[in-house]
Amino acid sequence: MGSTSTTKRISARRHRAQQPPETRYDRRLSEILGHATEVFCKKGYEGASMRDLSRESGMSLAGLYYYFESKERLLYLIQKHTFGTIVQRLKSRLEGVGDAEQRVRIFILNHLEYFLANQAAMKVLSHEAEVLKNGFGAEVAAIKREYYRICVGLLDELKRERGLQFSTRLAVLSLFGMMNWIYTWHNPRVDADAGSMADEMGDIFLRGVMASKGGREK
Amino acid sequence: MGSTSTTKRISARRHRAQQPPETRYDRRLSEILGHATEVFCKKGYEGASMRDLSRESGMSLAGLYYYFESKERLLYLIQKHTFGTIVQRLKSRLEGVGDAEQRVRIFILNHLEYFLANQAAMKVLSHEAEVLKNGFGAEVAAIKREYYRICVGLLDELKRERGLQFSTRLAVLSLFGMMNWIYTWHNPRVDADAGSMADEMGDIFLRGVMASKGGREK
DNA sequence: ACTTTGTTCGAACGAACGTTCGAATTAACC
DNA sequence: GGTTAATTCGAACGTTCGTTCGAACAAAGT
Repeated sequence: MGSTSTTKRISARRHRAQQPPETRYDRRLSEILGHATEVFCKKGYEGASMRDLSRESGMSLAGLYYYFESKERLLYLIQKHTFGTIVQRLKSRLEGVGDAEQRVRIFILNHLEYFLANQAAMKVLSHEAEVLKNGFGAEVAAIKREYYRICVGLLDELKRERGLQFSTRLAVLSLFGMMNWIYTWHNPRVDADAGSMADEMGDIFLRGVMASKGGREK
Repeated sequence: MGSTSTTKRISARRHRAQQPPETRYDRRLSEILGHATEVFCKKGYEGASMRDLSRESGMSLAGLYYYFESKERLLYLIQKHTFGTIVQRLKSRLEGVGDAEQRVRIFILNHLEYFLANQAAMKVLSHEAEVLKNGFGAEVAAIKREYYRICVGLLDELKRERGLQFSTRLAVLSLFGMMNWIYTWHNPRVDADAGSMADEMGDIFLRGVMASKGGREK
């Protein structure tokens, strides 16, 4: 059980050089990915059947397999692209900003903006985080670890700069919880936009964490 | 399509009077519920098959249907019991405590203690919150709404007593996020016990929320 | 002992699952 | 227009799904 076979017909895969040529194949693939994201979001990965995906994307059941070799790889493509994009945007936004508090606020804003602009994809990323196995799972887990470590770095920076004392691990994971839980309750007709929510969550979290001068650690 | 039929053979249901007689039937049922909770936790509701549950609980596939009429009702029983218990414990712990901050801290401690002592059940409650439909879903949703409203009440109390200004809705849902996200990362060999975690999360959240004297609302 | 009721099971049901195959269709190039 | 390669599809594969049925076994009441 390796990565052999089924690559016969899929020799059409592009080797995206510097500028992606944006072929017909690539365009169609990301259309399908978009539809699949909606279905996974609504019914869950296990609950969504390949026939559901076929119906939603308007392509025949067999036709889908021209673009990916398995349902699992499809979820992998969605998660990898989503997570990769959010990390890449974060890095570019952090460039040139020195103030520690401001950098944490940028982290929160970047997360929430992308989360609310791509709710379906982010729910699939959060909610189906455990279903990918072996190679697929390991690759997504690596991006997640990088993202986590960036946030740890930002908070350690803040701690040192202001002489604070708190458990970085618990603070980071609490912050992720606040932000990622949104997919269970956010209603665009009731709740504010990403900017305001980032401000408010940033206030709660940062005031909470910065009011810990010299107190107990651990 | 309502709740007719399939109640022929299940006339064995007990009408739990004041003191539950704890019959053989009840005992066996909650054993099965326990095993099912573990399987749902590990593989997800959709990913777990009735044959998985049969294997884990040591009972034949057909035998399971003597205790519940469908897989969906099984999930309902788990969620209802778990959520009902946590609400009931919370109410009893809040009795006789007047200080607003202390009441919020009790809420957090109660949640985390139950969460860590019943991780599998709480993960099934959190992670499979959307799969129950119609009647089953509505009943669990009602308990959830009650639990949510209790927390809103506690925070409004705190706001009034200390003249604070923040969005109660966002604060409550952020707190739930911090707490419920735990099932994705908690490792008993690395992380502290429920008491310490409740203290730390309570510090972050309460300091954050209480540092908002007279500021902007909304 | 017999009857009754409660509990368990093997075997099967039809439906739905993910995936494959070979042929048909469409687009690209000469 | 004819040849080649890329794309799509209907039909089926074998497996697993949730659920049911009737018979078998165990316990309780007489």
